[in-house]
Amino acid sequence: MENLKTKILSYTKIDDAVLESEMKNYRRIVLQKGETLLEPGHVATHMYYLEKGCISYHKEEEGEIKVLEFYTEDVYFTDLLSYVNQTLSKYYLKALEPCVVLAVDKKGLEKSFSNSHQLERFGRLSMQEAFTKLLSRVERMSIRSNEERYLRLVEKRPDLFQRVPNYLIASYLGITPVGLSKLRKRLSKV
Amino acid sequence: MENLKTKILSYTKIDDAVLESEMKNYRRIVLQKGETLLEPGHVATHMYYLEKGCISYHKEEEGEIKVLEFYTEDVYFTDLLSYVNQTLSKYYLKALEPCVVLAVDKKGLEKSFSNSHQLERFGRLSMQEAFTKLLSRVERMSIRSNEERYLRLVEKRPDLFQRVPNYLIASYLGITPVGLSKLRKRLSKV
DNA sequence: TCAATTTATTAAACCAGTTTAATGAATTTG
DNA sequence: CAAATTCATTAAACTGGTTTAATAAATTGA
Repeated sequence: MENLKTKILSYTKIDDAVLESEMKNYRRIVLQKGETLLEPGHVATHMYYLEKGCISYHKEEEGEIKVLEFYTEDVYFTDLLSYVNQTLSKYYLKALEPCVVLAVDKKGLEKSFSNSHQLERFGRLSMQEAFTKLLSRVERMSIRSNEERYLRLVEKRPDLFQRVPNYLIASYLGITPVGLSKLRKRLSKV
Repeated sequence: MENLKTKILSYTKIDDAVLESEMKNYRRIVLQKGETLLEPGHVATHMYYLEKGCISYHKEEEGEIKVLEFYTEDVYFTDLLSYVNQTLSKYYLKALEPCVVLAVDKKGLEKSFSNSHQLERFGRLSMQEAFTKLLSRVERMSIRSNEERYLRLVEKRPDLFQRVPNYLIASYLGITPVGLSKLRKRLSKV
């Protein structure tokens, strides 16, 4: 749990006793490649922390996969759309590799936030960070060209190209595998 | 300040005394059409609540306007990318109409969050709501076609088409005014 | 290890958007 | 109110993507 503790403490100071007791709310889940944490029609009851591996957050429509996000080591994730209001999810959370995940149940987390101002603050600050990251993503999506977004992904998350199949990366970039292939060819020619 | 108080209380219970005292941190700003709250190169020092009017959150690159968001009545807004780390903004926050805004300074807000667990909780929950709204936006941007996104905007925010010039809406949708014009023509013909 | 399956590339026809430029409509301002 | 400016539409040529289909390469598994 050391990485998780370090992560939490990176947001705000938390008393040792509080943090240790908070750790008891998390349980470890091991996933094989292809296993899911969440499927459409189910409710996201947990918040997750990814200790090891790679998880896709995606939708499947008419046989087509639409990737919204790839999660890799040391991030919190869940389908927040379902988690917040406990509504049925439309998404998958699926292991793209063997994964180790720490899961904390929504009720437990809410109780922690109520009981501890420090943890509530951690909750606010981590949500704020998630928001600003997503905002940067929206900026890229609305302002940058496919080419710029591809090049940025190569730069910022080169590991993804090793661990994730190409057609999922294409989906994440909002183009088809054919389009991605053409884009790459065009780039390599210049 | 009634709308703002109602807004805050919609997230979580807050003691009257705490809320009343919190209101003292806000000051009212009146903007004429075209005036800005923030310009590139400046730091976002305040969080804002929009009492009345319409604000664009946009960037200007090579003479081109790229709209990231339109804010209308009863929402919180700022350039969170600049606000969080107090870095220089790359964006404008500009009044598209005469506006009335309530401004609270970052230091004051942070102090409120530190002093009151209730307000900290409000901070977390409003940030969470902002995140889930933005996530829905990312979903639409990455999954839906221009046509679908246009039709959804017409349905969900019809007021924007009355109060905002067309070319800004085109920019928000990620297309050119020419493209929007063609899209509309195509739709009207079916 | 070899067969089956999945994934990546290429080609060709197509299309929804772009750019540039011109015109017309609407809004702003002296 | 007229003149100036800004904004919206249209046309024409172009382009970066799409779709479909075929082939090649890589991965999986019996």
